[in-house]
Amino acid sequence: MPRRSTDTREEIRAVAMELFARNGYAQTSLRQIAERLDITKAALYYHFPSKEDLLAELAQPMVDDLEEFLGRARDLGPDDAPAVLERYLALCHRNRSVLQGMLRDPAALARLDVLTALLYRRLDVDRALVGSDRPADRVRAIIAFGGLQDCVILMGDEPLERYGDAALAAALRALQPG
Amino acid sequence: MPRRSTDTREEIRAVAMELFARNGYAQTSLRQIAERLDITKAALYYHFPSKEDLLAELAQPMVDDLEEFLGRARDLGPDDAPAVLERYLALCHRNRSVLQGMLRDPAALARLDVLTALLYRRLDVDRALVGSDRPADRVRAIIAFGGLQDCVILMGDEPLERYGDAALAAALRALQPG
DNA sequence: GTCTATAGGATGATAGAC
DNA sequence: GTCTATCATCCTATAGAC
Repeated sequence: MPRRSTDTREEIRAVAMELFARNGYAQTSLRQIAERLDITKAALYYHFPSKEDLLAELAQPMVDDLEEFLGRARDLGPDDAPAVLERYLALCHRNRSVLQGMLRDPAALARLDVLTALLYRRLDVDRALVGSDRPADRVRAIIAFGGLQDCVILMGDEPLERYGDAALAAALRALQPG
Repeated sequence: MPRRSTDTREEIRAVAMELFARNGYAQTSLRQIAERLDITKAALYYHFPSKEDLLAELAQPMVDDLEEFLGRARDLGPDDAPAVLERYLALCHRNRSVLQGMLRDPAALARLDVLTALLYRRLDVDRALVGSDRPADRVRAIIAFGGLQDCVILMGDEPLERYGDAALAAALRALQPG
């Protein structure tokens, strides 16, 4: 019999996102996803050609988001730090599910060539903000950007208003030369 | 024939540590480990009763280290921040292989109950340092501690002297109330 | 201490009926 | 769109020979 819902495809996306984010890509089997939706694995393959395609589709919004962020962020200096940090925090919060999945299983997302390439390009932004490649300078950017990322991940679905300003202020302090 | 090395057990530990750190626990099979050492999977089972036991043994030094860190860190206030951050950075650096493995596959290490319990207790240290549980205060500790952790992970085997002081200074600035 | 051989199960993916 | 049935491949782990 046909299923009660008209939008199975959307349900698959939602369940997969939740399980990938919670348990990691490799640790999540298609059987688990199918069971949660009360359909068979074979049904999944009607909607998505492969497990990796499913992942790629879930990660696409963040890819686009990063793409735009990096496009804007070229050719900027230390003066732009507050605005850049704020945009990065917002980006992380919008894409927090993908981010949690990445934390749970970076190896999986690393195989998505697009995303890997983008994350490498974030290092260019680091350099632009601290104006150097030396480890002693890079750490300031790592703590600022990485710290914001960690906040989003650890705060879960807490509203951004509840901690965003404090996090930005702390990240900005970390970024300032000592 | 007996193998060229007398200390296969130690070699297994080393190879496993490297592969777990690089590819994650679940993504690393015993076959991969065995092939690298040119022995069979069965030989691994002579030295370690199970894959999980192997993991537990590798994580033990960090468990002990964290145990001691948390023991010392109870009942301290914001004044102790510089010393606590420094000890935390050193701890992360000593155990950077385990830390990288944890990043690659937190789900695996989460099954080691000991380690999970300890990581939860780090939240107590957070509270002690910022003196509050409110999200707007917690983020300062998250950025400071998390940022230091991120530095160690991203710097790989770079000597600590090359970036440690700068990282500590930045983390300390992030921790100060706003 | 290390081997061969294999049990027993899960996984991603496909073919073809309805 | 969803199913049953099945495939090839991988996994952890064990038994027993040498």
